[in-house]
Amino acid sequence: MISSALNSWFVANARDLPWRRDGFGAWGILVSEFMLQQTPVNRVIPRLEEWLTRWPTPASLAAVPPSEAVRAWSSLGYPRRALWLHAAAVQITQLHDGVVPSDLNDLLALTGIGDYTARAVAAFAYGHRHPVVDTNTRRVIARAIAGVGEPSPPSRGRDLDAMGALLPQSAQEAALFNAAIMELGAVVCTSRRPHCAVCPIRDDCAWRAADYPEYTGTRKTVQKKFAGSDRQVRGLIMAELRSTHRSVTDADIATLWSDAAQLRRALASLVADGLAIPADDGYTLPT
DNA sequence: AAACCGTGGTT
DNA sequence: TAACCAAGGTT
Repeated sequence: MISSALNSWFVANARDLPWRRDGFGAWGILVSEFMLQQTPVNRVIPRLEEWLTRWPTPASLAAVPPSEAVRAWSSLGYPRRALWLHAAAVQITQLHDGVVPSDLNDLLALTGIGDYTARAVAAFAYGHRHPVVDTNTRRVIARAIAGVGEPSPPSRGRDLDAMGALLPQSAQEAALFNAAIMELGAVVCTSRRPHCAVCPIRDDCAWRAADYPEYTGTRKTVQKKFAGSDRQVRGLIMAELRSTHRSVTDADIATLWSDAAQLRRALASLVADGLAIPADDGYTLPT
């Protein structure tokens, strides 16, 4: 029973993270989950605390223009998430009386919330019994249960079934286990150099039992190079937009990157995303 | 459903 | 140093 072993280990070894504090609240947990989508814990914590001090409720965020959310997002990356979080706050305010919903389908209907985030909020904020599957969970299951070094590409049904099969019956133990297996993947059963010597389930690990076979399945698609990419150029334009409260002119933008065609392409995609708004004299953040 | 979307620390 | 990787979501 890896769930009881992992839960005991987690109770004794969990990192002291803000969203694990007593009474952190559903809104704080929702904000943290948005920020943690592909951004490391250590970079999230300071932005999260600023954010919640300034906007302690969904309604307080919904009351300001999206530009303020994008600015406060700072350099967390993927600024569309700031826009989506603001949109979710508006939806929560208008559709749910300002209360973060606890129902999976209600959560999934919010902008920027997918399977992982909906389940994380329902489980961690409300204690509901749902399998929660993130990249850490998938890696631990691949190793400890399936005996392979890496998870195969994500498959919603398979992943939820695999986690569901391990989930304790009681909602409280289940919520703890969802967090515990993620934590194990984050700090012990890491992607590159797993710390098997200190793993609380090493004696139950199928990968270790098979003497750590090399992964032979489908590799996940490699991330495209960032340097010189459209993503880099978008990032430069966004930093410029965030840096001022007046509009950014074409001349300003031209100084950011030498390839004019790529600059145009990046700017057009930001406009399409609603992150840059054409104005008389240039571009602004969405107000 | 594969590709796209930021940023910065680690190896 | 270049590649890898990070509590995903959307199209």
